[in-house]
Amino acid sequence: MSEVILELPVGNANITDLFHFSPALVDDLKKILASERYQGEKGHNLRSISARFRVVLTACRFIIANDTNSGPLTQGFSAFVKNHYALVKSIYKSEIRKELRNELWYAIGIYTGRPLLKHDYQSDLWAFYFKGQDAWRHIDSADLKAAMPKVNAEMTNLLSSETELLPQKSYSMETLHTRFSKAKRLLLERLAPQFNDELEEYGLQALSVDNNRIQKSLFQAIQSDVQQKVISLRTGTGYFEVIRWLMEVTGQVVVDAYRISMQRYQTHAKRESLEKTYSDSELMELVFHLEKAIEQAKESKSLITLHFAKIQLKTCWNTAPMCAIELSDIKEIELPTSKKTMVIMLQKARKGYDIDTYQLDGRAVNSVMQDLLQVKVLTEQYRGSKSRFKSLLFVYEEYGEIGCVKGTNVTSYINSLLEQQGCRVRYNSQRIRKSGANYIYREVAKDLRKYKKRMRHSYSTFIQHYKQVGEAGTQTTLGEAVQTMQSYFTGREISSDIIIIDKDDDVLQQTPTGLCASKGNDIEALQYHKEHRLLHKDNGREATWCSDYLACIWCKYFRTVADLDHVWQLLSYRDYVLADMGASVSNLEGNEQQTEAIEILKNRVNDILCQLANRDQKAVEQAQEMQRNQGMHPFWSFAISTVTV
DNA sequence: CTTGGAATAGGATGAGCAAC
DNA sequence: GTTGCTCATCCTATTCCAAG
Repeated sequence: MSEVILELPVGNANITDLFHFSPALVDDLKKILASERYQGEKGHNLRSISARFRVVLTACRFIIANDTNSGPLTQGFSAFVKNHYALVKSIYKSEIRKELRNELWYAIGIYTGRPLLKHDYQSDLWAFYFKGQDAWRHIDSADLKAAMPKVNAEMTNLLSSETELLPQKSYSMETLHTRFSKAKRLLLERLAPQFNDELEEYGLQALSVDNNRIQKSLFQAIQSDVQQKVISLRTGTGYFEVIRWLMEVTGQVVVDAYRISMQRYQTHAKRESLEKTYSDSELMELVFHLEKAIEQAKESKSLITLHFAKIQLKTCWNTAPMCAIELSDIKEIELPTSKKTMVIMLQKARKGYDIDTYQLDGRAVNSVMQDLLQVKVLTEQYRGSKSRFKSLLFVYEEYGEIGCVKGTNVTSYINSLLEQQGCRVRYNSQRIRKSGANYIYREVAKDLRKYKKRMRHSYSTFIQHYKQVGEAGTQTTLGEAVQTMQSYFTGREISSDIIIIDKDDDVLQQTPTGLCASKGNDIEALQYHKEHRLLHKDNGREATWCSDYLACIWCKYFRTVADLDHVWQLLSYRDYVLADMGASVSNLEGNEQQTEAIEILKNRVNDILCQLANRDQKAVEQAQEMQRNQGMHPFWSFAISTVTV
């Protein structure tokens, strides 16, 4: 009799014995071998994958030899799934080695066209289906069944009714999963030891029997544990919530007793949450290594994930909704400022799944917009029409397959990437302060680009140079102008006079806020040049006029005109430039002075506007109208257009 | 057999609302 | 404006398991 040989991607397999057992089985095996998985089409290693197919063959042989129920296998693979997976269940209980079994499960999944699910073969599993991720999660209730069979059956029924009614309820599968896992723990750890008899007699209704004796006792025990700090208050309130839900869905009355207070905890939590935010220097280190890692990233998975971290660091968006950003969530809209901008719509996984448009300050909008667009461009190539992730923003290619950034492991992955860079600060989205960290990001990233060659150096080398950069490069961008604000106030004469002239004077120097009467050789101009000698040397530019436009309004040479155009300039200065500066000041770590300076400037503009209004009310009104319709005065565009990172 | 990514258990959390 | 409380997940350390 001739031998039957199966050709694998690497090597052959003699399957004469299997062929003698059942030609139908061999046919099915051939079909499975032809599948993508076993042809290594997804970038799998061919040698490994061939070895894995041999494992399937071994598994079949083991079953034929050892399983008394293997008879139907002569009909082929369909025997595995017949009678509600009877054979699969039997194999699961058998002595078969795990490696064999797991590979066989894969093969069966390929044969049936859908993966074999845990609850298909393992008994006493509560199964939860998460539609968004197309994934199942399980809770093993075998231990509960052993302790309290009746209650376990009741809970199992409750799961099917709750699952069925879920679309009408205000909570999600995630919540249901949490509730069942907590309920199980309560039943097993707190009720089974003490009240086993009652529960087995009455089922869950036992909770309210005898004037709610068991329910009260349960509440009391949890309250006591919280007070003794055996469990945290959060855990305790979590348990309370689950008991209330359980009473509700089983048609019982909730007893309002043994409450636990939140107050003491909250003051503590508030203090702790402050301590838990990154300091500026920690953030700088993170950003440095993040940028460096992006620079060096070779694979799309790490690159896309690092961009994810970059955006999260800037915005402080939550991980889960960020993973769920779809291309269609990014909208381009027209703003009244006549500039196009973007709005990100994220479905927050909170009550009612409301759509939130995320609020970003003026500065962050621009730079985050750029980042999102960049990711969109980077991932364009992976959006083949086949992938079910094709509409998501954060997708990448791995082993020839399209994957998406997943909230469950993205943090640890980012951390491992940063650690490779030698970053000593752990990445943790919860430590980013509420407002996001865009301002730090800008500062560091900008200098990284300027000094790219330093990328090869260590963080400590960078930080030394970074300090020098901060001193030399003043005034090149608006954000840094904030720093010179203070020296401005001490370095020159401040005038409280507001001089308004009636007609535009073409002898005077034009500035974005108005006019300058300086001749270019007074102390104000000298002071400016002293401060910015380095800058001018770099630019190779010979400047005669003072260019400290942000400070104009305090200068004794400042002049403004009571007409539409000049008022518009002032309004723009107040509503765009100052607001922009305000947004870039970090509100921790001794930046109060900067905030104060901005506030003073803003008030100064308001004073000037008042005086202008006294002279020409109409001009002020028209200018306000102008700003509403056209946005910022074009003179200021130099300041705003430089802010994008 | 070793390694590293994925699943899970268990604890943590911030927003929002109502009563004061 | 403050306090008390609930809702609806979110985060992470540990365990599990697949790939090579």
